[in-house]
Amino acid sequence: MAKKPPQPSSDDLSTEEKIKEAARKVFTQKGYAATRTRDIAEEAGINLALLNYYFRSKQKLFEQVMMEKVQLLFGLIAPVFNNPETSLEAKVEMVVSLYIDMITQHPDLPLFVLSEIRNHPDHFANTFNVGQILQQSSFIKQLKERRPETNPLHFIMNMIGMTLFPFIARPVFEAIGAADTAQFNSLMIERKTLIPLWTNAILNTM
Amino acid sequence: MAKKPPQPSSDDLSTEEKIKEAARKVFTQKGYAATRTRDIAEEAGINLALLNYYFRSKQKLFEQVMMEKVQLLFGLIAPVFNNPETSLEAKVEMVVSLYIDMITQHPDLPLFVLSEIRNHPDHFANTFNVGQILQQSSFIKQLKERRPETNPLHFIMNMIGMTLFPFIARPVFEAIGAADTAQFNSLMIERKTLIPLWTNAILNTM
DNA sequence: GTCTATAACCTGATAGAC
DNA sequence: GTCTATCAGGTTATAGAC
Repeated sequence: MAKKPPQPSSDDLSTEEKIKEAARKVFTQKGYAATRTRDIAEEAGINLALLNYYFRSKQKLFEQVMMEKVQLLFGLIAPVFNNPETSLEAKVEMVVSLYIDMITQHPDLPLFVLSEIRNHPDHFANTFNVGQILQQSSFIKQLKERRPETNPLHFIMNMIGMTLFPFIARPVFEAIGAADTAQFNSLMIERKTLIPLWTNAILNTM
Repeated sequence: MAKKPPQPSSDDLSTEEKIKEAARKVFTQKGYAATRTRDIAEEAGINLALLNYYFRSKQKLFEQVMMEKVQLLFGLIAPVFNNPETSLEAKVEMVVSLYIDMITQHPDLPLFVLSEIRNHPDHFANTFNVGQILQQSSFIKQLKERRPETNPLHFIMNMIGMTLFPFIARPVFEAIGAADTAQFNSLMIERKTLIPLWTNAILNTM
């Protein structure tokens, strides 16, 4: 059923990929509802009809982009959490560092994904079963061993919150002049080494 | 120019207030772009034309709601940050506790406000000058005294991130079955006393 | 595969009766 | 002040020529 467009030429992209790339950009910047298919077509430099030719509908195109983005945001931590060979401390260092590097490249990712999941939580729950994977992960086991009295969710909220929240609140920090883009990125590089220190201190306080 | 509708009767609300209340609910749940004026009218139990009669346009109604919500989110911390009589530790306890109490009552507030600020950062910066207030606050001064080597933004990101991020990511926690609403609220009550302990540990590690 | 033109629908806003 | 009916404009999606 799926049409195969011509392969990408030496330096340019196929039409299908141009549309998808434009969709990634516009959807993550403005969200599903505020995005018009015309915006995507214009950004891709193609005609509006081609969008429906390749992807049938705005909704279907969005689902492909959304799936990729969820994969990007949650797929990153799954292998780290599930690796039984590494220590708790090593896992924290890995997750924090990988997240900060990746999201520096895709700054809109967290706010976009969390907003859209909020609007369609059931669809998200049905499509991905992150739940079971997380609950049985080596990371959770190690947390329970270290601090049996404390709900491991607290630690997850702290670690991920300290890592992702700055990106989510970044528009505020920049709007109020607390940090421009260069200063912000520099702060986030510092945080790659600082957050693991802080989470260790938290672990000892739990 | 502004019309004065009849005062609210004994237990019911005036039409204007019914519309505004419905707008608060629908806008914060779905965001500006995904909200249709018909949704608000239906939620308010009134006719669509009345919305324009009282508020002229969707945009104007939204701005009123948005202003309230920004005030709710940022107005809460300003007096605490600026109070020179209280210690750093006391300020942290206050901010964390006030935020958790307030946002438990308005769970959609952070994601809504941060999303909409992201879409119109300039409008936010022009309307509210949170920046100067923050920079000169007693809280920032105390942080610089305590840890002159460290950018005080790090501590702010940690404290606010640990407090607000759980609410922002709450749809994920619930969708993956990590915590239902009751468990989540219970965790957040625990965090009112835990986060100040953790931020103290972080201060000593900086 | 790509385009132009247009159909079919939806949404914000208003006119006008009551 | 509140309603019904409707307009004007915009949006998604498709038909059909090339």
